[in-house]
Amino acid sequence: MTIVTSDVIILTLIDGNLMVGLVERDHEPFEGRLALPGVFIKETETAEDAALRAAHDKGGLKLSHIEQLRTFSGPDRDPRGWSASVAYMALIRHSDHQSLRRFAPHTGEIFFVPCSLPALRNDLPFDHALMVEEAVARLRGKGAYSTMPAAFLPEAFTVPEMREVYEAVLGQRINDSSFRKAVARLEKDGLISRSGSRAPSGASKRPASLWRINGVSTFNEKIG
Amino acid sequence: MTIVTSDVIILTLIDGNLMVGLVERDHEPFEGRLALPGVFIKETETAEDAALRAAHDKGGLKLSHIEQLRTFSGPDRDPRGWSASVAYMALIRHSDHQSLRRFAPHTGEIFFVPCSLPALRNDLPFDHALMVEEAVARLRGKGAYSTMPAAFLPEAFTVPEMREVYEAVLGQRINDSSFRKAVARLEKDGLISRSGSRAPSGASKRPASLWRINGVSTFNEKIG
DNA sequence: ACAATAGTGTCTTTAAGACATTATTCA
DNA sequence: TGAATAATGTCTTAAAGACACTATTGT
Repeated sequence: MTIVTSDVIILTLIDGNLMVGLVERDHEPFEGRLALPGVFIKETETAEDAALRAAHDKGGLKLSHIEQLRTFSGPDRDPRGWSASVAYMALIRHSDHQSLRRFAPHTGEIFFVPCSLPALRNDLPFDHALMVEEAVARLRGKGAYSTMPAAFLPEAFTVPEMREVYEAVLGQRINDSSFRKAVARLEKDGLISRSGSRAPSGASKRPASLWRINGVSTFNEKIG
Repeated sequence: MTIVTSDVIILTLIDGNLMVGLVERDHEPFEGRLALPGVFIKETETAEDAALRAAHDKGGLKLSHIEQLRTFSGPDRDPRGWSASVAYMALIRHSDHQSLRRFAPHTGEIFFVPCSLPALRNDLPFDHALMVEEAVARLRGKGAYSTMPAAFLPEAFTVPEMREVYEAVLGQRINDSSFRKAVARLEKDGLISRSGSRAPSGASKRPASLWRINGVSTFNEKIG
């Protein structure tokens, strides 16, 4: 028996913590356990189609952009026999979570748990813990050299907000001055632009300028 | 019918030209045509095992390191029906080609053709042309930031030889002075080391110092 | 005025690129 | 000695990091 599935690692940032979306499995093996959303690939679709379907049907999320992570395969990863899973990763804004869910209110619920939770390592079925680990590693790897982490930001955002996201993704403090210089370079290159308006002074004091991203891109210089 | 295979993109550098290894297909579809070495994945092995087996059984090459590129899947890529191919890439020294082949002299022959050959685009079956394109893109992408291209170099090599390899991989001239500074940094970080001896003055004049790589690695600074 | 965060300017260090200069061999 | 390539040194520019300083709001 050959089993070919797509699993999707949906990452989001909640209060500076990197979270991964899990759903309750509705059939054996591991029925009732939390796992990455996944489906069997149909003979009429691509692995990517299947990953989008998994996110929609199991997690209730309508994803727009996903990226293939890698394929995990072998005779031992599924108790039913040889299997292959094409793993995809997606980044979503947590604020969009609610509105995205409205597209598919009939589906199961998706739970976001911290990627760093030690229990994940033991509690996730199959090799899902490894998948999460590799997805986070790729995000961190691309973090310093692309606007990829900006996928976590709302449409309009401030420089301090953007820096917080990068700090959370990279897991380290970023020099504020260097970061602003990088932002200035991004603006010069047309990768981001000022949004004109200003943010309501949230918790405290001076309001910050608003910015927006002009498409996800990779660049040469390190950001932060 | 579900078809799950592994294909391997074997790249090498011959006289400054990036080449890809092709073999003659021994069964339908596309029997007798040149294509990437590939096999059906057995129920006892992983996709990576299968890729190594493809390189050995079809191409006569005993590869040590391969890297997963990505999985290509869908109902339309194989005339027999839905299929998935887990694609792997490998870099070999052309000088090793002969000795590697001695391990499996009974197998079919592997032919190396230039990656840039326009005919590849039309002549390769399935989506193999796309696979080659993506493999070359990844090599170029990693080229400036890792010792990956050094896989094309012999055990001991000179700085000018190393620079030529990087120039061929990146497809552009590299500033000699900057490159040597990068080499000095690599030495300081223990990623490469002087080999003591000196190269026989090949075609002409002053001999160069020999160097060796201490494992493939990724680094922060741009090389070249 | 003061607190608090947003944002700018300056200095040092490091690396890339351009280019002149020196070093070592062969013919 | 001259030709040819290997290797080093110097100068400029740009970016990262550290840190002092100014700007703009609410209270």
